[in-house]
Amino acid sequence: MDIKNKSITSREDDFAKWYTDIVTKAEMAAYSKIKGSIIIEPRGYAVWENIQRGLDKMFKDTGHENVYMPMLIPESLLQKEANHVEGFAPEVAWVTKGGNNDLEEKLGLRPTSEVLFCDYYSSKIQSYRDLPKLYNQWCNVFRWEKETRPFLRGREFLWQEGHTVHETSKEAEEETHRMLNIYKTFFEEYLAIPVITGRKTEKEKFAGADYTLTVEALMYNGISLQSATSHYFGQRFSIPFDIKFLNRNGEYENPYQTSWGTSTRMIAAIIMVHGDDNGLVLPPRIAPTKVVIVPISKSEEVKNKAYELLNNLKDAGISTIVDDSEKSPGFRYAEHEMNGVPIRIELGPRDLEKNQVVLARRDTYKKSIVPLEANLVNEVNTLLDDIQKNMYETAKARNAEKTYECTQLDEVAEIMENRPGFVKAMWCGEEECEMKFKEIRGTKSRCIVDNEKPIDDKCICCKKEAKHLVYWGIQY
RNA sequence: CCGAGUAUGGCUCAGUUUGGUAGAGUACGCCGUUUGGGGCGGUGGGGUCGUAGGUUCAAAUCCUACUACUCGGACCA
Repeated sequence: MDIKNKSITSREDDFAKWYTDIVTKAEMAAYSKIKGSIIIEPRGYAVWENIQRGLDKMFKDTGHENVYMPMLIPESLLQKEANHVEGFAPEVAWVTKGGNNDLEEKLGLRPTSEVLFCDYYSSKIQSYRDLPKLYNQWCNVFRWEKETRPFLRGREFLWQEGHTVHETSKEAEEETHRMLNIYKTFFEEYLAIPVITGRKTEKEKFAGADYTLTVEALMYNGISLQSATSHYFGQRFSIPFDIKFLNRNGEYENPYQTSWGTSTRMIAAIIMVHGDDNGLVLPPRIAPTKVVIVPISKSEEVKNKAYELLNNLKDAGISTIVDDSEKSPGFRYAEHEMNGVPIRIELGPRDLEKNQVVLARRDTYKKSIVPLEANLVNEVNTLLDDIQKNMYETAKARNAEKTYECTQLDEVAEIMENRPGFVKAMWCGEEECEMKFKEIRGTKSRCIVDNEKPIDDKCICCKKEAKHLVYWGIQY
């Protein structure tokens, strides 16, 4: 199908430009006067709301409650956990004045809220009966990033952060894994984005964590994106923050904690995994508008039919709009394709004559004809499910193509140069060997995966005994 | 943060070399016509030339600083 494209750069020619073109042309976000703080426009925000709705339900179903913490953190509080400060200090923005007066203690804009939660928990938790605490908050955070791109890396962005406190390490570790799996499920079932999950290396883990579990996704261009993380803290925060409880043996003990989060970066992932040269492609399950009806004619008959179909679909809970604007049909097709609407229903005089409508799907551009006497709601629902599934399968097949098993370090250089993706390789666990990868176009360990079968018994780098199977890639 | 580039109407860009009264296409408004993949004709409105300084009789054009974006590199819990 020959589709004219006046507006956006091809993703093959210039992926970075293509990405920002979609963000702005599909009106997901606009630039603001503040570097790194974007204006999330209605379409982008509606996607975020659907993401929130989906995830929030999964959190609530597993016993979590939402809370809200302050945006400002006193400097002294931020400094309580050494590794944590070291990790975040370089990118904290500070409030130093109230009106015209200097503040006695400067206040950091939260880059993440561990210390706020910990401070709160220290005053709230006294007995094992107070545990577990399973809290989450939806909020914005600030990190003074040097390089920013809409949704992908901002100085201000929206996210959720879960912070839980448990009686035992076992319980806390189970929580860490439970939340990782919730993210995995959400990415695969709602966003149609296949992911790999595993553990970060010591070097890459969250500042202050015992260990970090991660959800990694591969973008269309083979660059990987850290899309969600789940951290096990052990007692690393509860000790310095003096959170303690009287345990079942009548002794004071520091509890075990976790934190987990994901952000508006998911929207970047949706764009970079599913988008094409005609714009955004939204997975049906999170698309704010699932169906657009385009009447091809201003005749009353066609128009009435369009609105009749609209009502049928809306009554069935399918978010639908009619676009009866003056634009030519081709213009309207292109516009809704840019915006990523999963299904377009074309309806013209010719269809009315034949007593049918045309369903065009966004993911493959294939059109199908549905007789008017058929159950349109069923047809649409079936098609939405199929699109959702197909988008996932397409992304999964591409990932498979871009995932390479390597046993020699020099193969990695060729791959990252010519056809970047995930390299699966064995690693001895030494940082020295981990660093060798960095010399190859900044390739980094993305995650350690324990549940796949080893591909070699020697480290790809030093040839000593291999301990871990690791996915390596170039990261955003 | 380092190197290179870009910034002119909503968007894409010409004009900058060689200083001399702001241009086009597209989009937008209105009228008409049309409608099965970004239609056609007419007409109208819209720009402190990224921001702030400087040089000059005169600056979109030359100089300086800053900001934003793009590419490459460094960094990225």
